[in-house]
Amino acid sequence: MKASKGSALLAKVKQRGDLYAPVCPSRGVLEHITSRWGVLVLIALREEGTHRFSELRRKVGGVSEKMLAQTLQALEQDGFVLREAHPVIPPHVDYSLTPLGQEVAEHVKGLTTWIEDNLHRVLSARTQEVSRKKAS
Amino acid sequence: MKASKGSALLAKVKQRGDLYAPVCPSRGVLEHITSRWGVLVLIALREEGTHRFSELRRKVGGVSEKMLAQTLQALEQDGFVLREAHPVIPPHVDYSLTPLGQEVAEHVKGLTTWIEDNLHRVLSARTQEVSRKKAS
DNA sequence: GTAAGTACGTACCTTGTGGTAAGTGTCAAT
DNA sequence: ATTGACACTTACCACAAGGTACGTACTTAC
Repeated sequence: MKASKGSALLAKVKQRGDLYAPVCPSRGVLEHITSRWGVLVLIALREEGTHRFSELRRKVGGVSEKMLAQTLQALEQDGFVLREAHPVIPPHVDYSLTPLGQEVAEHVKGLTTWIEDNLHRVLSARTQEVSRKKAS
Repeated sequence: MKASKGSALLAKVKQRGDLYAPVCPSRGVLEHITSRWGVLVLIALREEGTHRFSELRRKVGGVSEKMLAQTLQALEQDGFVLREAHPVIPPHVDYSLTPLGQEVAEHVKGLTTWIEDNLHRVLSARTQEVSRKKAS
């Protein structure tokens, strides 16, 4: 029974990921999604309609062209983003979420909305922390 | 007192964060939560009961002592994590989620569970992407 | 004729992230 | 007597993330 330890582990992983395990590929997926710009790109793409490259760049404040391209490519590889390039002479590329991407984006949106709504609570917690440290 | 300058900025932000704005403090909060180890620490702390430092280190595979301490401190400053140090001679520190932390952790847990459950879909999307590139 | 927009790719360089290794001080166990 | 556990802290160092700047190829607008 304990002969096929390795293959059992592999089969296990194919069914479900385990983020606590350092070698599990789910770690990479998580990092693509929760990367500095990944989160923001996902919630930007969640807004209705298709999106152009430079439109996204304007929307996501502070992202460089290089980083936006890199982030979009990573999300595309993981099957979250659909890239449609129209071979016209002023280049035209449309980005949108795949069904898979829409599912993740929902979760991400839930998190980001919570942060935006509860920012004041976090900020007041921070200032209290500072005064607590001053007292000690 | 130059207090007026700070409070004006603070008042603006006190209503709601805007993650699309590069200077908004919500960006920092997001990065603490979605940092490499932040996500994993949050879902580990979400499991019932209090948690010890080295217990967390064992649970979150691959994290170094330095990074775990750093991550916990950031989450503590933001008011997500409660640190209770008992001044006994073999040091004893309990970590747990604050009510604020429990709220974020719920969202984070939703995301991570989705990733673990749907890892196979992402993985198959990746391999399809590879074969698509080979064809071109 | 010069500039700007489109969607990137590439080279270069700085900053930051994060890992390793060692130190701290006390106690329990071998 | 030495080792290990506890919960860190500090110093050091390597690599990668990410920013800047420029190039591409073509078109429209000024």
